[in-house]
Amino acid sequence: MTTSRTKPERGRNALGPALELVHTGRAPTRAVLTTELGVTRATAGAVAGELQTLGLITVDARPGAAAGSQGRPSHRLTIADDGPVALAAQIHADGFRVALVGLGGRIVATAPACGEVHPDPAVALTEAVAAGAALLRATGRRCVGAGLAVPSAVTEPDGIALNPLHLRWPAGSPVREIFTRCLEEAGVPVTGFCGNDVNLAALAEHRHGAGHGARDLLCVATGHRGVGGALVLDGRLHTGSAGLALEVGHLTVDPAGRPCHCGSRGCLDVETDPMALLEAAGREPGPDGSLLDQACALARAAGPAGTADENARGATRALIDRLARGLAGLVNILNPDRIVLGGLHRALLEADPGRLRAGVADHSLWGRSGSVSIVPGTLDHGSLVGAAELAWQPVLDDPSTVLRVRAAAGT
Amino acid sequence: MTTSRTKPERGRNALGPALELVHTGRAPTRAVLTTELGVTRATAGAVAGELQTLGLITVDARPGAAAGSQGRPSHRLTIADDGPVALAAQIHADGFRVALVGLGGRIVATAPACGEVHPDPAVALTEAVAAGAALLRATGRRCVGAGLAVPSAVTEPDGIALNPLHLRWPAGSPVREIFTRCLEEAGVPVTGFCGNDVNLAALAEHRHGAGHGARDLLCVATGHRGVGGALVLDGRLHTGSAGLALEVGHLTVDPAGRPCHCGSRGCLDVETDPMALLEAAGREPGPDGSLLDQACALARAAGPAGTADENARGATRALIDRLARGLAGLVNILNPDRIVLGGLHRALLEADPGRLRAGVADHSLWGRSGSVSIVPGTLDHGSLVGAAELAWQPVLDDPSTVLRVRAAAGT
DNA sequence: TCGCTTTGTCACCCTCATGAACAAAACGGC
DNA sequence: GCCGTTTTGTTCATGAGGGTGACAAAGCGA
Repeated sequence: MTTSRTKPERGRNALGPALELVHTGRAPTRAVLTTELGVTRATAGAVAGELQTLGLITVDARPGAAAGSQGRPSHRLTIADDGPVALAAQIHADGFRVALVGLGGRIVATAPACGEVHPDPAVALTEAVAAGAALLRATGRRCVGAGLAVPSAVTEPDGIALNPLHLRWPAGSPVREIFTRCLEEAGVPVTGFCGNDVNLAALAEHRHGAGHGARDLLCVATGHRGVGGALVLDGRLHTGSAGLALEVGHLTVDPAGRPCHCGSRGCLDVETDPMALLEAAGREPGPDGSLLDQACALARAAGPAGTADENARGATRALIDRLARGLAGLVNILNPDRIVLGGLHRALLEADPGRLRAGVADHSLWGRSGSVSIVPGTLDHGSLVGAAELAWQPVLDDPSTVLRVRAAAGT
Repeated sequence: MTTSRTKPERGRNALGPALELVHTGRAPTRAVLTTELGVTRATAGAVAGELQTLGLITVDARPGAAAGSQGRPSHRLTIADDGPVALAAQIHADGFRVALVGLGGRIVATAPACGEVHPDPAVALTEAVAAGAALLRATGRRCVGAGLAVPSAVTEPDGIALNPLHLRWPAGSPVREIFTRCLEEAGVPVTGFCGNDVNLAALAEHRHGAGHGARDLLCVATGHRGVGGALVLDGRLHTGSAGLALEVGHLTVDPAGRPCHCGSRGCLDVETDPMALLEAAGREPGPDGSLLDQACALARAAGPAGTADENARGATRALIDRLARGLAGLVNILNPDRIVLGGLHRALLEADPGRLRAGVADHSLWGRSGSVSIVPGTLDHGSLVGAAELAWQPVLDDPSTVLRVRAAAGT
């Protein structure tokens, strides 16, 4: 009796968690995988082998000799250089960006930046997807999925952009549906995902950036226009029951402040965005560089080592104080253990970290006892990497799905 | 060869989820258990049998003939009448309450209410635990654990009450530690758990009350003094990274409002608590009934069918409007799919549901498109039931732990 | 060179849930 | 009243999946 057993393939259930550990850089070796996963060495070995045969990771032939350690050195687990990628796109007020992103949040290839967004979402997304498809053809990589970041609240699970007004797109555009159709037409047969840009940046910061290891991570960022927030709880993006959570732009930070289009006064949105800083400093928006870049430059120059005039310093201080009020309100409600700031808010933090941190502590109820660390974001293109995370998620949940991924279009 | 296998005991891993389904009333029969658990009938049967031998549930001998259904009728799964209980205690500004709570949130026995709380937490908790131990002796029930609800922010995981000021307890009292010591001294050898009263009421409403089935549940309630909030996400209480989340009392709801001890003005806390309503209506606090009861009575009388004067109606409307502002702010940040109101807030909702709901929709950004249902709480003693939930949680996670529970003290 | 420590792998075993067959308990139609 | 039909509950063999313990491998230091 030849017991032709077809391969037991141990460690199937632990496959997803294992890949996530490698993906987020928390499992450099099989030994670490063993402890992090809470399984035996045998299982961890089987899991690593399985991920290797799936073409997602590689195991070093020669173990890297870790200095000062005893015992047999462990082979390093690295993300496969020629593994599959996700197609990621970010649309913002001043243009769009397209890239291929591998596991580990590594940007593998980038299309030339585009500085114009067509007011018809179908046209704009067709352009973006075409750029992505060209990248796939050029690199010959397989594609596991596609993700899109937009500066708008996006409903779940249907993926409708409620207010993509800075793009001059119609409110309520079914962005996910349009995106998926564009992918089909471009011959990229993958699922399309869609999310708010700040939410996705927060996800990316949590997995690969300044939010790494935080339990309750709050992100607040100015984009090119307005303010957005996001929350990552236990590694999962909290988008609320309908995807509309963390609409923080309309927290009141100055009851006597300027009127906001929402009908209230002194909202975080109008008090701490790029335009607010330029106006407060008595500057006109200059011709070169985006509004965001100009405001960031001004805030940085207002730091201790900076060269700004007293006007700019005063305006920056005022914005820091209002941001502190807004963050304190959020701390009282969400009690995060880390806050990552992006865009102009990041520049404000870097201009005077002490003032912002003290302001938040003063205005939050448990400022003294609760300990929240406030840090700047570290990713250059967080929204882009986060969009890729959406596309990667099904693979992280069940790595064997990569087997269903066909070769890139055009090969 | 007598293969003396010690009983295979199938369905061990699904035991916890199964008990939770019965506990929350979502699995009345084995057939439902099968579908809800996503397992086969064989497994569901084994699981039910195991829970039965653990003494947690009972299976009807005679199947209840469901009207109008085909096929063999299913036996009903009910919570065992003589099963173990949790010791639950709630301390509030005007006294404390102690009860034994079985699975399903059913209050099995209650100690006579006490109207005084000793300013030394150790003394007060000794009294409360003594009342609980007496109940255990009187009923002869086994005890799986003990839970305590206090009107204060409670840190996690150490269980320190940061501001139990309405109890005249010292700020920073290590309540969980004291509670555990009292249990030991009273001869109740179980673990003690501790939480904020509104948080626990929210948990109870989610599992057994008006919050049942909600994905993202927000609870806001006035206690006897002040305002508290709580959030239940995917069935788990969100208490933030340090247990200090949902400190909603100091949201600004009226920039020109009365000063609050927090240094700001027009906080939800001082604008919508019982005292605020009485003052706005031009009433002095009467001698009989707690402040909370008097305020609730006034609000109810101000409803459409009520008998209140114009002063009371105007004051009630004003409070409803301010509450609506506060809730809208929370909706913008948290995007819950349901809001459960308790205490005076519940009375305000019931006085004029339309006004409150419209107010929230008007002030929230997605009021029209997002759909949040706002409902009154349905549990009489939510905090007490919620405190019991804390004690039950280890059993819900792994029902076999009840085997380690010893008989009640004094038998 | 020999211990010592840690990593990786193999053969065997144990747990748990599945799937299929069978039995049980209702209902409806004739 | 008897017979299909439907749904529920149980029994038993099977298989997936991970644990266990022994052994080999690969470094370090004496």
